[in-house]
Amino acid sequence: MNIYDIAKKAGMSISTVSRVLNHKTNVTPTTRKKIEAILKEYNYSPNAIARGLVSNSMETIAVVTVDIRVPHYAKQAYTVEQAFSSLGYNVLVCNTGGKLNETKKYMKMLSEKQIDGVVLVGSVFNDICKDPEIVTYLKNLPVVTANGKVNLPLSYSVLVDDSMGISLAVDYLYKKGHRNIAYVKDLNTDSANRKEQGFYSAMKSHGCTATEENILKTSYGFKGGQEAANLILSHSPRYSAAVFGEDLTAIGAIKTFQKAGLQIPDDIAITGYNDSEYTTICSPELTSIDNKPELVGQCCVQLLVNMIAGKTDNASIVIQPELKIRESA
Amino acid sequence: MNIYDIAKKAGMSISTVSRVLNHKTNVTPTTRKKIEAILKEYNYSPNAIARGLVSNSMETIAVVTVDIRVPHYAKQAYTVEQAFSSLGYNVLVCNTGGKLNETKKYMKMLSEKQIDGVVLVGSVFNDICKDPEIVTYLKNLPVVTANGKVNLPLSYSVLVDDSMGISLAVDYLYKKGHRNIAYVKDLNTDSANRKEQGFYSAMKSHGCTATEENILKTSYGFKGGQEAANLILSHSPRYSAAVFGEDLTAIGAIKTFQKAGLQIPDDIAITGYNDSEYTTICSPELTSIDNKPELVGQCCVQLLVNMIAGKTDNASIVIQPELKIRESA
DNA sequence: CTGTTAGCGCTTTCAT
DNA sequence: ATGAAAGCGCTAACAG
Repeated sequence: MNIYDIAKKAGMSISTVSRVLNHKTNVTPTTRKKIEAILKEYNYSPNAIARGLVSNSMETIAVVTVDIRVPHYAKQAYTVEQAFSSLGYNVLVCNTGGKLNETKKYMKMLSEKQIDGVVLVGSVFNDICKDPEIVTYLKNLPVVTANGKVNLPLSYSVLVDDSMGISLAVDYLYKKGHRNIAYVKDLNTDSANRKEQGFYSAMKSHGCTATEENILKTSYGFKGGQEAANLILSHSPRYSAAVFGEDLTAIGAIKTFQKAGLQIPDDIAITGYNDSEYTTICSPELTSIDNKPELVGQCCVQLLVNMIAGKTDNASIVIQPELKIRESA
Repeated sequence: MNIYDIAKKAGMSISTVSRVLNHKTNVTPTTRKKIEAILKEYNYSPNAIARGLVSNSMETIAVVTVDIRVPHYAKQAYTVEQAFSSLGYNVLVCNTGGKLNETKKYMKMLSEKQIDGVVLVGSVFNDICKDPEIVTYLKNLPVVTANGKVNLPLSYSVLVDDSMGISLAVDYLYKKGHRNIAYVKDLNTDSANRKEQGFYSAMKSHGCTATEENILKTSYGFKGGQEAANLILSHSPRYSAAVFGEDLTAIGAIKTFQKAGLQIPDDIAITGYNDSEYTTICSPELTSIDNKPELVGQCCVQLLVNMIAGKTDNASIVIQPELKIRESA
């Protein structure tokens, strides 16, 4: 059942059917009624691909992320999806694993499908999008990066001030009397580097010495936290507080400290990052930095919608994170 | 830059260009080389919409779920996305919130876009897909339902035996000496009903009395667990164990019990459901039922791929869950 | 092996 | 207000 069939049934031309389909004004009420009746009777629905061939758009955007199973990414993807679907768009989700080749593959597919825009979620894409092949795929496409910054012609970014986020944690710990603080760094992304940077500058601002020794490099996730805790346990004198770049890492550490007989926060105070659900599930509840994933998502949508509409009065955005005090510090 | 431009540059016809584009055999190596060179030189990439108009497919499927932020759904969506993207498809994600009208809106869009198939994730869709409008959108589309069953012509389902899942928990508790067991039911989906059913039958199989009194109805999530715990605390004689239909609910209860001074599992044993990350984050670690979301996702992919390929030797699948014993029971 | 041509289903001028 | 016809970029049947 296509527009020709409908036109035939209605005894009208396809142009007129197209007009009522698209709610154009220049159609007599009578013929409009008639055609609408046929449309309903045959339960006609237009072919979006054919439409897309004309308009060169399938009203689809893509959220390109590392792994949608990570709650922090899921929240941003969710927010973006909800906003765009309410605007009549569908959203493709791409799990790149943060890998260059995967990302390349996705970008190729997306550009062939004439996607209307893409939201890059995560600062991993800062580096990945330097790849010349990826640049050619993205150079004519509206792009917004969540928590990252890529160098592309039609691109804006929504950054969370991660440096400030970690500063908030350090400031709070300092106020609580802590002087000998460790920072646990799990990843090596731009975001992780900004966090480290924030640690140094906050420590310095309080006149505390912070050297490379205060930075504990570890692996990602729960396991990384366990490793970090063991490092801290074997370090003397013991740090009185540890700032983590990820909730899950912090929790891995807490569990390890507890097994070693330490009390949190009395023996060692702990802060996490992301303000995930995990913070209220673990014991003691985790003090963390809320980096506002939903707000980031909303801002991304705003910028992307503007770019798609061809508006030029955009600007990159920086969002201030917030300290959420709970029991662990 | 379209196929005509390339043909012109190469001094060939569009058919020949199309042939090399689609790796057809009937092209002289010489001309193939020549055209491939031009293709690379101009960085040509074919327009998938135009292709789609011919093939009536955009090589896209959709994962329709309640809320991608729920880890259990995220895992299934992730698995499906990874498998399909490796087959050259893109995947759309739809967060319906389990609402009929939202689902309707999505299905309309999806059917207009001539999607190749859909994976429905969650037993909420059992009811939702009885809606006649939704039926018209889905009736010609390959559909696979994860953990649900819908009545549609081209549809199969991958079910987890949730009844058995809860039985596993009850059996284990019985073996540990528990006789007075409560079941905490948070939702009212088909899946939740199957779980309740499993509770009754397992209790019965051990000769334990289980009446409506043993079923504690509560709200969803962490808060529901707190409410359930308060119900249990005020009940006398106290249940020695409680089986939960969701990890998060179980954890809300554990926290409440602990605040009331109870020891888990000594004063009351607790089991959860889903075997989420939460199980190892809370204290004590939560004994739970692994309902294999990744495997469910893989099976969905298998069935959907077969249906898209027109294969007819498919069948719905039932997956057996597994008990994961940890500290809470 | 290569080229010509007719669609795919729709939107959009341009006439009438 | 309505219709005829061109065209979006590609694939595929048909000729040669």
